[in-house]
Amino acid sequence: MYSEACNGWTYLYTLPRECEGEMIDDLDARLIGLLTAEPRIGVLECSRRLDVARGTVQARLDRLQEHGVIRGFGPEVDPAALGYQVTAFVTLEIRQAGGHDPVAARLAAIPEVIEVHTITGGGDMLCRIVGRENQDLQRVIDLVVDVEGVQRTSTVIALATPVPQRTLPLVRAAARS
Amino acid sequence: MYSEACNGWTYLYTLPRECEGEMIDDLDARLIGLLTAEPRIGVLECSRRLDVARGTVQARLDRLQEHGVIRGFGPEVDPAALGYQVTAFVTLEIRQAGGHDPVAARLAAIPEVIEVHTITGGGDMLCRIVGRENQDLQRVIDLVVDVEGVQRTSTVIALATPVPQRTLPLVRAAARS
DNA sequence: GCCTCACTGTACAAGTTGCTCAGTAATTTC
DNA sequence: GAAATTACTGAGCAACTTGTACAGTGAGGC
Repeated sequence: MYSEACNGWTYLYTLPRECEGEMIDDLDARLIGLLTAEPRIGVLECSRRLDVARGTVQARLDRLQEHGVIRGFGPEVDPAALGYQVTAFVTLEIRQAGGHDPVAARLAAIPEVIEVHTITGGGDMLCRIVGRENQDLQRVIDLVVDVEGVQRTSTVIALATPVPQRTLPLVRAAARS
Repeated sequence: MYSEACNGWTYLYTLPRECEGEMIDDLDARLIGLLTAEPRIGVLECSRRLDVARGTVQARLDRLQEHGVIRGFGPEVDPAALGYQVTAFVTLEIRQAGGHDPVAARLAAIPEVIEVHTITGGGDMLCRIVGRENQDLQRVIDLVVDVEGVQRTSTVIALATPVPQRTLPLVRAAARS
């Protein structure tokens, strides 16, 4: 195990066994880190900050995107800023007959359903949903419950988010491979 | 209720009651949609596509960022492409004494812990974690279980993701306010 | 020793950005 | 009803960035 301090957190790195995914080196990780911190800087500025040639940054970026490591640079929208201030996770049990797909399609029709997974264990599906406030969340849950094929649901509300979604530590960990 | 077809999905819109969050209009929604579809196009190209003046796009973008609706344009990293192909959700029960924060800080030290929420209901916290394969996931779960203050965990593995994280439908819904 | 590969540094045309300014149309305020 | 406010348009301009190409360098594999 290996530890490193960064941004006020201390990261524990466990050295990975082998390389199943894309090979990432330190420069890639620094590039991703830089773009995460200051997304709107261009290729030229990156090359200056990382102290490499512009072509190198361009090539790395192209490769990372081509290999799917960087999926894109889309705008990150904050549902809370749009007025959807409550997040919840709903576990669904669905009817055996019919399977997951029709249910998933109907869930996808609800804008407040932000993410759907099929899962192992007691439930069959896990959704992340948002609502304007607790009462509005009830409306959304009702929409989910009413989806054809859904038999039972159980909801937990997210009260706080001490670690918002992040991938940077993972990138750094992968770069140590 | 109102429905609309887009990208192969049909969205059900429920007309929202009031406006708690930021006011978003149709142009904002189209701008966000455009940038989501083709993130690397510039302001000028946006203005051409949306058929408005460049200054307008610039002003809208500034406003959306200032108000936090658009959090940023960071690179979206795909853990799977880095070799972390398994995602799981871990529900934690933690010791009463000490509270959530120290546990959250220790969880944040594990790179494979991608997201942490405190929650209502049976558990106390919900984490999203990733691992290279199922066996590697066990390693990560063990790291989580070993966190001081964690008493019990229960894990569900994500088998498939019929609806990957998305906010576009929400943006469109909010634009109808 | 030779080949391949990734990186460097340079160059140039074409395009984009940041900024400013004057004009217009719709809405609010007094 | 007049004045003020706000958001948008369209134009201009200097500074900068991008896409692309090309020759040179150094490291590693065979």
